[in-house]
This record gives sequence, structure tokens and C-alpha cells, in this order.
Amino acid sequence: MTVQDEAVALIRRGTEEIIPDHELVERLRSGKRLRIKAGFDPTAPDLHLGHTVLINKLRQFQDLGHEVLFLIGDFTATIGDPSGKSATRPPLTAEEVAANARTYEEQIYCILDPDKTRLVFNSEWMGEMRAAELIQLASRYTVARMLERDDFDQRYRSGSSIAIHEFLYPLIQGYDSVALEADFELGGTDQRFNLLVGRELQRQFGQQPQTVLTTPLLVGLDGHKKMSKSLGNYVGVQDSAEDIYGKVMSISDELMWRYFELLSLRPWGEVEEMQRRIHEQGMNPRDAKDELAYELAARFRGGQEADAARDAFVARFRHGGRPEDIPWVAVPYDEAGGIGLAAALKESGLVASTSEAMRMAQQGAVRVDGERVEDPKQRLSADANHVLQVGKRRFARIGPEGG
RNA sequence: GGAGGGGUACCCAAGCGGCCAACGGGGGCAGACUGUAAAUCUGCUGGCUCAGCCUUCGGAGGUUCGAAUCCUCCCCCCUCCA
Repeated sequence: MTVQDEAVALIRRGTEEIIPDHELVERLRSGKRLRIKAGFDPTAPDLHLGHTVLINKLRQFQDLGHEVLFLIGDFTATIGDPSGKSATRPPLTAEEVAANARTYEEQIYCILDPDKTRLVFNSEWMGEMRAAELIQLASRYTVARMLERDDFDQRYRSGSSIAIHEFLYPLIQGYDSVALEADFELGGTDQRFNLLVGRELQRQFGQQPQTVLTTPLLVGLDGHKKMSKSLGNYVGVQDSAEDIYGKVMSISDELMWRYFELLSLRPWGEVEEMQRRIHEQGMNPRDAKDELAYELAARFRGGQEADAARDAFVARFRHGGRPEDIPWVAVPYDEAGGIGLAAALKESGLVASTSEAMRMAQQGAVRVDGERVEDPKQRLSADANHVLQVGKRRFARIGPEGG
């Protein structure tokens, strides 16, 4: 495989679609330093691994020597990407945009190379644009083509209203590519239409149209639904190293390979080598998962914290130990200077109700100071410190020590 | 405007006078087995210091010894017709 073939394979890895596919090869072979554009919302970012799939792809372009244009859509945000219940949004102040941009930088430079990244704001050129120019721009695209976008089409057919300004969103996003003379634009699969508008507009403006590359949605920790904060199946890039490491270790073996494909920056050959060793030499899949979990924890939290997270994990789970920092919680002791175990479990937040405490105890899930206790009526004295445990992961410390 | 169907626990979904704190599935939690996984098996999955008691079946009343189940009114959802 030549260097160029490797580059093509690298960019192709994990992508959903490249339009048109042949341009990928042509552009990568051209030897030119390419401009890779990707647009982001200017609201305060709170990125999780799902978002980083796209950013990783940007990084791979950088590794090949290309330039990333990290576009913050502060102008387009005032329109709001048409989502069905579209409304214009009040523009963020310049200060807010700047603050959010800094937050982006904090999060993305864990992945991207700052020296090969240019942060741009589309208010830079859109803020200057005059009404006459906007009308000129609007004349470049037809209603029929706008209605090719699936959500517009559905709303139109079903008789829902579509405001004129909603058409301006894809139009302006496309014009951004003209303004930046982008060679590639990357986006999630939901951006497909908007990215293609960019191609069309660049053609209209006499530029070589950008190549479009879409990345898939990342499946969440549950292995079925897309990763999202509201579903609680996510790993945030701001999570602690311990969380990142622990959450990644909990995914299924099957999902692990998809994560390697989309989230790891390891050469694919190394991943295949691990798969081979698991199948042929009995390598424990857990150890491959450890590599992945460690890589991600180290990327976002640094090597030291990743080391600590790994050590704590091994101590706690592989050797059946307790976590280092079990939170101390205050529980209300009664006049007799004690508390029933069931109440203690509830008060400490380890279970939701005393009924649940009863059930857990009966099932042998409850431990006090490491010893299994099946009688929920056992009393704990206020004089002594105790470590309460429900299941493998829920711990609390109670007693007079006060934290 | 007319006709019909439906609202049951986190979700889906049985039940149609007492044996219903309510079948079953999903999800979740726990136990066993493991690699803290996956798969599998088992148990639990309203509240209350719990062999007992209390509150749940869209809402409010009513009938009855007894209602998720029958009656009345109201609210909400869906389908078909105009």
C-alpha cells in the first residue's frame, strides 16, 4: 500500500458517505494542502464522544498535513437550523460568542492541532453582506431544490408552514464554503443536504465544489441508541478520567470495535492485529478494551490521570476492592443512638426507598464494612463508622467522623 | 358536525365484579458465572422498619358487603365518515 493509499484508507475509515467518492482519491493525491471545513453551533458546547467522531476525522486530515477551518456559525445561529418548529433566535452577544469559542477550544484541542486549525466565524462575512447581495445569493437556488431536503418536503406535503428565512440557513451555510473556498466539508449524516448546497453554490461561484464527507452517529454505551446526554448513555469529554475509563470499560465487546473505528486514533492495522490475537491467541478482549479506555481517558484528561483511573479501576474491580473516595453522608440517628440498616441505606441515597432496601438485603446485595448482611433490620450504632455497599458499585460511608 | 376505538405501574401490554399490588414482554436493579463485560441462568422491580399496614389502574362522583373491572359526568388520545 502506498502512502497515498494509506491516506485514502485513513479518511475513509468509519465514514458514512463521501460525495462523490472519486474526488476523495483525486484530492488526496493532488498534493495540495486542503481546506477542511466543519461548522459548529455557537452555543456553549458540552461535547461527548459522539461529537468527537467528526473532530477525530478533522484530526486525521490534519495528520495528513491539511488545514482545518473550524467554523462557528454565529450568524446562522440567529436563524436556527430548521428543525420543524423553527424560529429565529436572538443573536448571541459578541462576548457570549467569544466565551463559547474559548470553551470549544478547551475541548477540541485535546484532539486537534491548534497550529493547523483556524477558528472562523461566519458573522465575519455574513455580517457585512448587504441586502442586495443576499438577494443575489438567494437567486442561486430554487425552491424545488430546497424541497429536496426531506424535512422541508415532509412539512410542505403535510401542510405545515415553512417560513422563507428557513431556506436561508442551508443557503448561508453553503455560502460559507464559498467564502472559505473549502475543499472538503464534514458533517453528521443529518447535514448531508446542507453540505450539498455548498457544493452547488461553489459551482455557481466558479469554484471547484467541495467534497462532502459525512460521519455516522455514534451508538451510546447501551449499544443500541445514539449517544446522547438525555439518554444518559454518553461519555462527556469533560468527564473525569475515572468516568471516561470506567464507562468505556463497561461497553460490550462488539461495540468496542466500532468505538475503535470511530474514536481511536490508533492505526487500523494495530486494531486488526488485536482482533487477530484475540481470535487466534486467546488474548483477553478486556485488555483491548483497556487500551481504548486508556487512550480516551488520556486524550481528554492527560496521561497521569488516565494512569490513576486505570489503577483505581483495576484495584476496585479486578481485585474486588473499594473505591478510594467513598462519599461520607449524614444520616439521621434516632434517640437510641442508632439507625436501622434499611433506613440507613435509604437515607444515604444508595436505594430509593426502604422497600428497595428490604429487597436488596434479601437478595444478598447489601454489605456493611464488606460483610454481607441479609437482615435489613440490623441496627447500626451512631458511634461507629461504617461503609455501606449495595451491589458492586454503590458505596457510602456513614458515622461520626463527619467526612 | 357524525360514527367507532382507547387511556392500566418506567415503556409496551393483559385483566373486564372478589383468588389483583394487578399475567406477559421490554427496560432497570440484584445474585450466580465471568473479564466491573457480553451471553446465559435465577430473583426483584408502589410505599411504609415490611409475616402486617397504607396508597395505586385518565379525573370526579355513584352502585355494591366488595370495583382496574358495572353506572353517570368530565378530560385527553387515535381511527373512519362529512
